Amino acid sequence: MSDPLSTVFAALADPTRRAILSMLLEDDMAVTDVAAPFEMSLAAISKHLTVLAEAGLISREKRGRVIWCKLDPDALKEASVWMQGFGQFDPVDLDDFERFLLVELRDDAAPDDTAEPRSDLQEI
Amino acid sequence: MSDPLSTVFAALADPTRRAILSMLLEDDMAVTDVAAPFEMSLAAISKHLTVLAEAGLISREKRGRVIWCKLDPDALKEASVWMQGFGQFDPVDLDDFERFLLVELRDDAAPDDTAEPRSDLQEI
DNA sequence: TCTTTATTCAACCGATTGGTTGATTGTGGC
DNA sequence: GCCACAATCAACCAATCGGTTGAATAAAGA
Repeated sequence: MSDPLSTVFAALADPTRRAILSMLLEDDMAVTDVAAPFEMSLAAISKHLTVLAEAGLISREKRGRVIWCKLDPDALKEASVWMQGFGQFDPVDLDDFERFLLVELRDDAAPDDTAEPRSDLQEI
Repeated sequence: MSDPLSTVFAALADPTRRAILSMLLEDDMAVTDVAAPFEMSLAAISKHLTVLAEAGLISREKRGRVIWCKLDPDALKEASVWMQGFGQFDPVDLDDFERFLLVELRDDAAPDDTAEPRSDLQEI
């Protein structure tokens, strides 16, 4: 892996991590609070946070005995610029974003996230 | 994995696959021609193309005995919209994109792509 | 028809990923 | 000083990933 862009995309390629980013979009959070809505162990969430931090997507700051996680969206800019070059998309539509955020939170952050087979899309 | 957004991001999280997308940005290409600049085997490139196709990023069409690969940027829109929500980025700067494309092609598509350790970025 | 070319398939491999559990470290409150 | 809590570490696991090689399939050209 190793290059920054790959690291960012790999970090985003996991629904749990994207759900964490969505949560942090609303407010900074302690690790324990980030982990609360998920079914997996705290250690697993801690690992996810490390992945996000290494990608530069979040930063962690220790204050007392709790570590605060905060969104750090600069790393997304590079990746976003890369993507935008491919489809001449319309300027950002915030309503679109809200809709996708809702879909994300419903599909991914929910504990009973069932794996759909995706038998479509295969074109050849 | 399984959800579309994860599939797209995972497909983008590989420098070879991004280099392929960059190549297809200029023109449609046959599989053999896609594979030419890379050092890896044709079978490996074929697998990468399958990953890109399953993510919806490209489509493949058989014409005679050669399979033509063509960029299909719609799948990027969803992911792009998701990303844009995090940093209120400036409207797309095509010059920025050109610059990143060059960096990509130099760093990733080159056969002597050395893995840099990335000892930075770790904040905690 | 025979050969060449284009592409994928199948089996295999080592490395990485995403999770677990249990032990460990560091801090705050009593 | 203790105990409880916050978070990570360490070891382990099964599954997936990114590559290889060699065989198979399919179409074009002589």
